[in-house]
Amino acid sequence: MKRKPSTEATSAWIRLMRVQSRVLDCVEQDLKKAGFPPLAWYDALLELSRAPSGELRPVELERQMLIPQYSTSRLIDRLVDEGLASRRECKIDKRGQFVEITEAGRELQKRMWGAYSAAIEKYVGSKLSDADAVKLSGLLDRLGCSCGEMKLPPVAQANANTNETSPSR
Amino acid sequence: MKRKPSTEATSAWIRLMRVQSRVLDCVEQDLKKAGFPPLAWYDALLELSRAPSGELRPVELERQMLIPQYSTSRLIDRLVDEGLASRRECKIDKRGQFVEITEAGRELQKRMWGAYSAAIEKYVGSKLSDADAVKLSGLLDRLGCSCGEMKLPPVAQANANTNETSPSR
DNA sequence: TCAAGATTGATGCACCTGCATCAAATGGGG
DNA sequence: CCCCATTTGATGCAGGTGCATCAATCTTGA
Repeated sequence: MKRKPSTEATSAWIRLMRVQSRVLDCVEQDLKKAGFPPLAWYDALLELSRAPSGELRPVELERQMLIPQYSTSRLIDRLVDEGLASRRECKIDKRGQFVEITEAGRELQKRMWGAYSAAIEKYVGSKLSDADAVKLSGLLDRLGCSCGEMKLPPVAQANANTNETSPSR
Repeated sequence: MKRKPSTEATSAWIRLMRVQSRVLDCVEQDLKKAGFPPLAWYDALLELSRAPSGELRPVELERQMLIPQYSTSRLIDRLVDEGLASRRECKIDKRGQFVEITEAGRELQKRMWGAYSAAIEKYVGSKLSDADAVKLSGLLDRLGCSCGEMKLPPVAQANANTNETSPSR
C-alpha cells in the first residue's frame, strides 16, 4: 500500500507549496508596507463584522477560521489590545464569552480590504483569466476536502460582487 | 489603478491559501507521526545530497531553498547539532564555509522520502489524474513567477521516475 | 442529586521566524 | 596601497505557533 506518486503529482505538489508561499509572501508584504497588520487579523475582523450583531464566541471564530483554539485565544488578545474588538461575558454560559468588533475594528477591516483586494488582483487576478481561475479553484477543491477528516462548515464564501464586502483567507 | 479582483480570482486565492495549508499540514503531520523532523530538513538534506560532492556553501543552499539567510544559518545549526551535516571551513574564502552532508544525513533523507512520497501520493496523487496534475501545475506556474522580481534558478526539478530520487518542496 | 466526562478558554514552555545588526573577509577604484 | 562598499554568515530581540495542561463551567446519566 505504498504506491509512489507520479512525477506529475509530485510536480503539482512542489508547485502548490512554492507558489502559495511566494504569493502569500507578496500579499503580506504589500499589506505590511501599507502599514497594516497581518492577514490573520483581517480574517478575524471580517468574520466578526459579518456575524449577526458583530460578535462571536471564540469557538465560532475558531471554526470559521480553521485555526487551533490557542491561536484564536491569542489572536483575540491582540485584537483587544489594539482596541479592535472587546470581550463580553456570556451570561448563559459562564465558561464562555463573546468577542465583539469595535468601530475601529470595522473601519480597519474596510481599509485593509482596499489594500488586500488590490494585492489579490495584482498577484492573482491579473495573472489568470476568470475561466482559468475557475479551473484552478476546481482543481484545488479536489485536494482540499478530506485531509484526515473534513468539515468545511458554511465557511467564508467569496462575495466580491457587492462592492463592499470582502473575502477571508 | 486599483481594479478590484473578480469573484473568480478571489475565490481561487482563498482556495489556494486554504488548500495549501491543509495539505501541507496533513503531510507534515504524517511525517511527524512517523517520527521524522520537519520538511525543511528534508529539503536541505536533499539539496546537499544532490550537490556534486555532498557539500554546498550556505549561500547556495539559501538560493536553492528560497529561504532567507538567517533561516538557512539556523537550519544548518540544527542539522549539524543532529549530526546530519557538518561545517567545513572554506580555504579560498575565509568568510565562507562548506556544509557537507554526513552518512546519517544521507540515510535520513532516504528514509524520509519513503514517508514523504507516500504522503504526496495520499494527499495529492490519489486525488488527481496525471492529466489534472499537469493542468494544476500549469495554472500554478502562471502565478508563481514574478512576485516582485522573479528568479527561479534551475531549481529542484521533480524527478520521481528513477525510483530512488526525490523532490524538494 | 451528584460524580464523571465534555466543553470553553487561558497559559507556560520550547521552538521557529523576521528584522535589524554585527563582525569578518573580500574586492575594486582612486 | 588603502579605504569603502559588498558579500558571507551569525545573533539578540520581539513576536508567533504548537503542545500540553490547567481551571472553570456545563451536561449527562446512574
